[in-house]
Amino acid sequence: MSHFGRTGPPDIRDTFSLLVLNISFRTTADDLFPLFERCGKVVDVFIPRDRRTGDSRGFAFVRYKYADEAQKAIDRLDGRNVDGRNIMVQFAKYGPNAVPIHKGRVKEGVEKSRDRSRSRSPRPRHRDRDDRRRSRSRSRSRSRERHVHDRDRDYRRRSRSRSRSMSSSPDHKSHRRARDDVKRKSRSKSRSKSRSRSRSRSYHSSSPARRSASPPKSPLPQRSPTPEKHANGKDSPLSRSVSPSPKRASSRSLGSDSKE
DNA sequence: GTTGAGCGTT
Repeated sequence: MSHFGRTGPPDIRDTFSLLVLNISFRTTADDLFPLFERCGKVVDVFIPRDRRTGDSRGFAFVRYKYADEAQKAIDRLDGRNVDGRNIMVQFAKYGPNAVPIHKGRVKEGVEKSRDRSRSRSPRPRHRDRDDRRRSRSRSRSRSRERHVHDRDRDYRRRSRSRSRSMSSSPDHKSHRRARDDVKRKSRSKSRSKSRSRSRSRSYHSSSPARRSASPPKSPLPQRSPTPEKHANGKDSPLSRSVSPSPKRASSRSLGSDSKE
């Protein structure tokens, strides 16, 4: 959607897109349009919004009819304070109608041919923006701690965070889960010996923590009716843990039998 | 009510 129509960009034949960063989340296209219109003929103002919430993502695209006017807008509006935040105006690079940039300056005459596809090249990304990125990551980490399953909210940074997302492998989680499972089972078996004491201690210790973590969840009774137990007749996980294979038992009896 | 690096719509 754009500022001028509901059916997408009006005419992107000969337009020069500017990326306006650091705008306030409350700033709308109507706010930016008059501001940028003073620098030249603005064809369209588009503010990408969140798909679900519809909130602004904090940046906008302003399309100019002429490149020189776009350049003028950059010169005049870059760093301008808009709605309490100083915006950053620069040429859009990855848009559908990305303007070719020639050494930081607009390359005029692009309209006559589409050779700009060749001119467009991925510029190096080495910048001193890591500082801000780290800050963002930190703040997000704390957010994720509170809400673990909010992957929907990461929609807008999902594309850039894909590298980090891929780093996390489910194997680790599975392993941890399995280990925890074993531990829990072992503990539950031990509880047979001193049921009251263990239970009492466990109750005191984990009652407050568990309540805050998962109130209505009770994973323990869910694991009790495991088919393995019924099939073997005795605790299979522990048995497996101690003597995984008969060959080992035999080997052990050879050398360590007399000792034990 | 919040956030703050980035690159776009039916």
